[in-house]
Amino acid sequence: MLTERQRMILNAIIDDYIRSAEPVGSRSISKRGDVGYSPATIRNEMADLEDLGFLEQPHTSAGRIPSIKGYRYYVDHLVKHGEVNEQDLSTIRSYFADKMNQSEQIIQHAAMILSNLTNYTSIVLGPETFSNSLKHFQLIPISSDSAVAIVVTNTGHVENRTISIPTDMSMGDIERAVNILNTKLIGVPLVRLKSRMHTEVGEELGRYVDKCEMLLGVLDEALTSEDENRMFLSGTTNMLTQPEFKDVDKVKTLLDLFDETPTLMRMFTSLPSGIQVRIGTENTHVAINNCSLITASYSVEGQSLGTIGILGPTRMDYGKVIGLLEVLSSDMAKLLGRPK
Amino acid sequence: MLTERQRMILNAIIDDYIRSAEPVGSRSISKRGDVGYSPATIRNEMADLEDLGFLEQPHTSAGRIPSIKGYRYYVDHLVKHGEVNEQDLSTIRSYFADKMNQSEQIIQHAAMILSNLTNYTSIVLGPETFSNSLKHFQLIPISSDSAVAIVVTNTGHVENRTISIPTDMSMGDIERAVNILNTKLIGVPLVRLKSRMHTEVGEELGRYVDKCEMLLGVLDEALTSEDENRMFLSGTTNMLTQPEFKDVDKVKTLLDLFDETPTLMRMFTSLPSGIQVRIGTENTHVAINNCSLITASYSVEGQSLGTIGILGPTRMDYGKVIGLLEVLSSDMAKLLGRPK
DNA sequence: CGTTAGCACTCATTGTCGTCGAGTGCTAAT
DNA sequence: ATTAGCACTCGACGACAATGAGTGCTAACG
Repeated sequence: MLTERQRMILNAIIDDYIRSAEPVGSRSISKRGDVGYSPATIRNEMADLEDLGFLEQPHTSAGRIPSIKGYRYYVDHLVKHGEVNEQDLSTIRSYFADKMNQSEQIIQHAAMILSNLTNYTSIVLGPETFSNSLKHFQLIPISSDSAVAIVVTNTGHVENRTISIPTDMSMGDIERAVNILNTKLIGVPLVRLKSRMHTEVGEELGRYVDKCEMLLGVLDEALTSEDENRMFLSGTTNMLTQPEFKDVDKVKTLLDLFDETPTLMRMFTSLPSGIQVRIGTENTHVAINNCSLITASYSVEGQSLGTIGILGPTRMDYGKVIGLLEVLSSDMAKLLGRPK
Repeated sequence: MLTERQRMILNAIIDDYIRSAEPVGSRSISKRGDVGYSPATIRNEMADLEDLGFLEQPHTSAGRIPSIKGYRYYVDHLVKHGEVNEQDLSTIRSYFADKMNQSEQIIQHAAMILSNLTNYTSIVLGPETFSNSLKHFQLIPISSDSAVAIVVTNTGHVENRTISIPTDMSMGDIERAVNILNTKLIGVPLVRLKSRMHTEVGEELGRYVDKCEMLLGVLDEALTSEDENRMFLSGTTNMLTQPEFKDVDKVKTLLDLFDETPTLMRMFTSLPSGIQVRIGTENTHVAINNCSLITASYSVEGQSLGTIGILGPTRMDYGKVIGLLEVLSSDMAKLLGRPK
């Protein structure tokens, strides 16, 4: 499709543009050591590349900038990824060297590392909890009419809710109810929990205690709402240093998107595993139409554990980011995947 | 100090400026219905007010804008606060009408309400935990070498940590340790907990079980780190709509401040109770030197429960905000103060 | 004597115009 | 096939005048 020389020139242009954020002209490409052609030759090739849709011209007398198609080709065929800086690598390793027991902490750390090393915004999605099962359920009375409900999963995740207890429910009732729930439901996968609760256990529970729907409701809610807390953003303000965001309006729409966790979640769920690159308008959401989103799902033994991603301007350092994501996703798989 | 007419004019100028964000001239003040003087008279008074330090002139041929001193006088003597919109009031009440049991939820809601109603940024600090005491402590084994430690306070607050268990610690050891901790420490105020743990209980525990420092350490950490989660921000991007933040650099320094929870916390702790207004450079932090921070500490029976605050440009609607804070702080005191 | 009309003055803003230069496309020479 | 040369395009930038909102001051007014 493209001649060797065209690929070389396209590569040079995109590299330059990523660094400078300004339209690159034929002369500057010619002056680079690696392309041994005169500006005129480069110009001809550039015109061709523009005809083919790989480059664009902001206005007649300006240099060229890569089009979406150009970036796409660059990412698919040109960029050499995996070239992780030695220093960055040691930063990562030393960060993760600290003993960290909580998966939340690991995820948060990963997000921070990514945004620090790239100066872009990082988004990290923790392990899904579909496969988890109930480990422990407990009610701790706080006062005469309220208690704390605590749910622990087999992965060590804890959710809690404060609930108010109907006045006509005695201490004994509660104890009995909790006992029943524990004996019947421990080990049940969370996805099944809902149905199991209301059929099997609901009946039996109802026989002993009235007004137990509330208990079931709380349990249910605590488990489904958990999703919200799986996502961590870091370096959200890094974007503001990028010249493409010198306009406050763009900044606002982007930051508003960051506040909408559900929308972000949707962008991340059901991504195919491995490294995915979404360039510019390939992203559905308008707020990031001049951004690229690179994601990496990490998994252990075929089971998806989560996703980490970097959001940057379309003009981002694809090679570096992809390399970093590869390293970090495998590291996280190791950290999170080992059975506790 | 100021004549009645000067106060009137100062008031009019600040009102206008708050609305328009642009230097206000003598003509526009004169044309308002409430001041029955000609532009020339207004001009004379304005010159006086400038001499007195209440007004400033961006440049010779522009209108006047309030100085810090001007705002201060306005807030202290001129603004009529407490005029809460009927509609806003019903919004607040309907929001809080939902049964909310978790104090976290209440706090988060309050932050949201505030930022929505004002279009500024709200900062809400939840109840301090100094006065809380330990209600329940529990270890739930997750695997052979790890467990979840759960700490519940008398207010229903839950903290949890995953810890790894030394291999030479048996199930029985753990159970014994937890039992000791529970019998000895329940009801102890959190502030005392640290010392009590290491003296009294540490000895006794050590007699039964080795390697229990780790347990104590976790308990300790879980209780001290709790502070971090007491603060909620809402409407951080609202500031971007303010004309004083059309410069991306200013936006960045502000947003970076928002990410620094500890710094924010420091600004909020040890505030005198009641409504406090910090105008412009009265704030120590440079990032908000062109902002005003209005805070209200709410308390029940003399015991401080927390603080809510609004951060806006110096040119903010003081009357409205102060009114809202008064209503909301008393509402929150009611909600959080009632014993559970 | 307080108030106001009138007027000269200031100065940011806006728009126009010419210059500059980076960059292109095309043609002709190598 | 490559490249040197050249005319052309067009945004960026600075100079400059016009505009107008707003002021300070003085003198007139009730």
